[in-house]
Amino acid sequence: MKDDSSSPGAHTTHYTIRDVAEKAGVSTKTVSRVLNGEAYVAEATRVRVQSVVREMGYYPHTGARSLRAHRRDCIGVTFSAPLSIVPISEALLSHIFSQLYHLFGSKGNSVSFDFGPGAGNLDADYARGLWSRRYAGLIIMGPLASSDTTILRVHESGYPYLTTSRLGCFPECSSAAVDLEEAAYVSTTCLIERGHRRIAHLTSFDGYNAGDERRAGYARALREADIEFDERLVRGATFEVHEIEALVHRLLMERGVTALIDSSAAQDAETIREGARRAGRALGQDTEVLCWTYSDKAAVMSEAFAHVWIPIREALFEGLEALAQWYVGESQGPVQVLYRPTLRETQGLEEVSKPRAVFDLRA
Amino acid sequence: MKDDSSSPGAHTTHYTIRDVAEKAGVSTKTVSRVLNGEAYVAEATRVRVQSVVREMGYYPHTGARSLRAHRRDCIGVTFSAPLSIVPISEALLSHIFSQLYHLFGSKGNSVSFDFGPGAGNLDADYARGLWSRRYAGLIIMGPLASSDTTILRVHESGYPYLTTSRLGCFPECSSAAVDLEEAAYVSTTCLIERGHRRIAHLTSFDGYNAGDERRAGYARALREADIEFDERLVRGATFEVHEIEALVHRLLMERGVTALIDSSAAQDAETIREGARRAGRALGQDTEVLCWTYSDKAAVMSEAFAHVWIPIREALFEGLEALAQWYVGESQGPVQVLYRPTLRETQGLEEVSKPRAVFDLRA
DNA sequence: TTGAAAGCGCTAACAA
DNA sequence: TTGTTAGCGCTTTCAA
Repeated sequence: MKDDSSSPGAHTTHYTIRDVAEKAGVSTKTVSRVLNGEAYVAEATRVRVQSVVREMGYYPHTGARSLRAHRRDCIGVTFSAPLSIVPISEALLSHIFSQLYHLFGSKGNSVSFDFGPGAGNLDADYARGLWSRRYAGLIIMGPLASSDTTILRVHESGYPYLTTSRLGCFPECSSAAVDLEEAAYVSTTCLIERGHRRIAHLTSFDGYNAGDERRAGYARALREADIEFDERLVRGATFEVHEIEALVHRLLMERGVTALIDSSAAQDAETIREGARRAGRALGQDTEVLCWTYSDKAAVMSEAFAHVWIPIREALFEGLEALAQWYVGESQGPVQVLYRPTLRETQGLEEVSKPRAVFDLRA
Repeated sequence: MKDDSSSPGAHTTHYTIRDVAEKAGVSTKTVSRVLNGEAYVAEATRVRVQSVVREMGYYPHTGARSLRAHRRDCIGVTFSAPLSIVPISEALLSHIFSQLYHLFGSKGNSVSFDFGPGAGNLDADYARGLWSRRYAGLIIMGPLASSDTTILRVHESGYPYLTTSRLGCFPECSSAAVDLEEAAYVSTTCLIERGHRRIAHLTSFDGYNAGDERRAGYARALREADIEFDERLVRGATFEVHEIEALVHRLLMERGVTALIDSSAAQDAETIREGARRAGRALGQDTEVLCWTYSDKAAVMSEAFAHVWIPIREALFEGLEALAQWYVGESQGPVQVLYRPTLRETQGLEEVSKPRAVFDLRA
C-alpha cells in the first residue's frame, strides 16, 4: 500500500536498534539484551541504554523481531464462515471484547481481527494469520464447514487456538462449544413425549457442523421413537427475515405438522408469528413451539411452551480462559469445553426482542 | 513468549517463498512477483506459481514483508487514556466495530487493538504500534491529555491517523470530535438566560483536553454575563457511581446553587437523583438540571429541562470514513471533522438507562 | 560482561 | 520475462 521511499514513517520518527546503540555507546547486541531483559548486562549499561530508549521513544520493529526470534505478542480472531451467517449480537460482541481485553490486552498482547475470510473472500484461509506468522494464537469464531480441513493444519501447527464449534469428525479439536446434537435431541424428544409425531424443524447452518448436529439430534430422537424421518420437515434458514417467515409458512402448511422447533439462531419471534399467522395457525394452541435461546432466563417467544437454552456464551468464556492459559504456557492444549443445553419451560420468562447482529449494523 | 526451536509453528506447516520457488521451478523473485501481482510474468508461469501457492497453503511472512517492503495491511486502534475513563458503551462499541469491519476489514486489512497504554501501562506510548511498524494507520480513542506531545510525533510521521478529540494547542491534529467548548458554553448560557447565577458544573476528564474544553466554555459564558467564576462550583468526576453522587450532594449543598450542568459523560440519572435527594433538593423544581447526552432524542433524566446532544458517534463515523479514504490514498490527511452540539428540550423525550461501559463488563 | 558475524524471509535494485 | 545480489532490523551463535 505504502511502499515508496516517501511513504509514511520513512522520516525521522523511526529509529533502529543501531541508533540506540550508537547513542548509548554500546553494540546492538547489548541493546537487544536490555530490551529483552536478558542477564549479563552491567547495571550501569542497562540503565544507560534504557534511558536512551525512553528518550528516543524507540520501539523495536515487530516484523524484524518476529522474523528473527519467532516471538509474537498478538492473538488473532477470525471467522470461519461468512459474517452474514455468524450471528454475533451486540451484547455478545461486548462480552467477548471485554473478555479479550482482560485476558490478553491488559497483559500487553494486542488483539487482531482478520475479517478476510468471513468478509466473503472465501478462498482465503481463515487461519492465514497463523501461516503468515502474524499471530501467536488464534480464536476461530463461527461454525466450521462440514468439509473443513484447515482446522487440522491449525491443530498440528502447535499454536494455541480455539474454535467455537466442534467438527464431528475431529473431536480432538480445541473448542468451546455446546452440544447441539443433544440440544436437538432434547428438543425433539420433548415434543414427541407431548404426543407430537409430525415435528417440523426450522434449522440453520446447513453445510456446517452446527447444522449437521442439529439434524443428527433430531433424527436420533425420531429414530428412537420409531417415527419416520421426513426430509421435508427439516428446513435450514439463513437469517433473512423474509426467508424465515416463508419457511415457517410453508412448514406449517405441510400436511400434519403439529409442532415446530426453531433452532434457527435468529431468535426472532415476529417472523415466526407472521409465518404461522399466514398459515392460519394459532401458536401455543393448535401448534406447539419450542425455541432455542442463547440467553438464560429469556424467552424468544412467549407462545413457546418451552425453550432450550444453548449456553454458548458461557462455554465461550470458559474456553477463552483456558486458551489464555495455554497461550502463556500455564497449561497445554487443546481446550475441551463442552456445555450441555438446558430445557426450560417458557412460563414466567420475559420475552426478549430479536438481538441486533453486529455485522448488519450500518453507520 | 515462544522462542525455542520446539515452539509452535516450527513444524511442517510453515513454508517459505523458497519452498514455493523450488516446487514451481522458478526463482524466489518470480514467486514474489506473482504474489504481489507485478507485471512481466508469463501467464503460464503465473498460473503455475499460483497453483503451487494454493496447493501448499503458503502465505508470506508478514514480518519479513513489512521489514523489507514497508508494506503493512493492519490498522491499529489504541486508547490514549486509561480505559476506566474512556466511556465506551456497548452500543458504541458495536457500531465502531461494525464500521471498522466495513471500512477496513472487508477490504482485507486486519484491525488490531492495542490496549497496552489504556490498560494502565501508562509509560507505554499509545502510538507504539506505529513506531514498532505494526500498523499502517492508527485510530486513537479517548481524550488526549492536556500535556500530550505524542500526537505531534504521530502527526509528523505521515501515517494516516485519527483522534476522537482535539488538542487545544494543536488544531491541525487529525480528529473527529464535537466542539465541547461550545457545548459547555451553550449549556451555561442557556441556564444564565433562565436567570441562574450560581450554576454548578459536574464535569469530567480533568487533565485532558475534553475536560479543559468543558471548563473553558463554562468560564466564557460566565465571563460574557459578568458572573463571577467560582472554582468550587466546577467539579470533575470519574465514573465511580459513589463519587458522582457525593459530588452532586456537595455541589448542591454549596450556598446559592440553583442549577446544575451534568457533563460527566456517565449519563447516569440515578446517582444525580440520589445526590440531590440527600441535599434536600427537588430536581426540576428548586433546582434546574441540564444534562449532556450522547444519543439523539434520548434523555438522560426526565427532570432535566434541557439536554445538550454531543454527537460524538456521528462525528466519529464521518471521521472513520475520511480516515479510510486517507488510508487507501484516495485523499490526504489530516481529517478535520468537528460537529456542533445541539440544545434540546427534554420534554417528550424518553429516558434511557445508563449505558453499560464495555470495559467494566465482567465475564 | 560485551561484541562480531551470520541469517531469519522477503523484495528493491540491478543484471541477464 | 527471469534471476542474482544485497540488505531491511533484529536476535542467534559464537568468540573474546
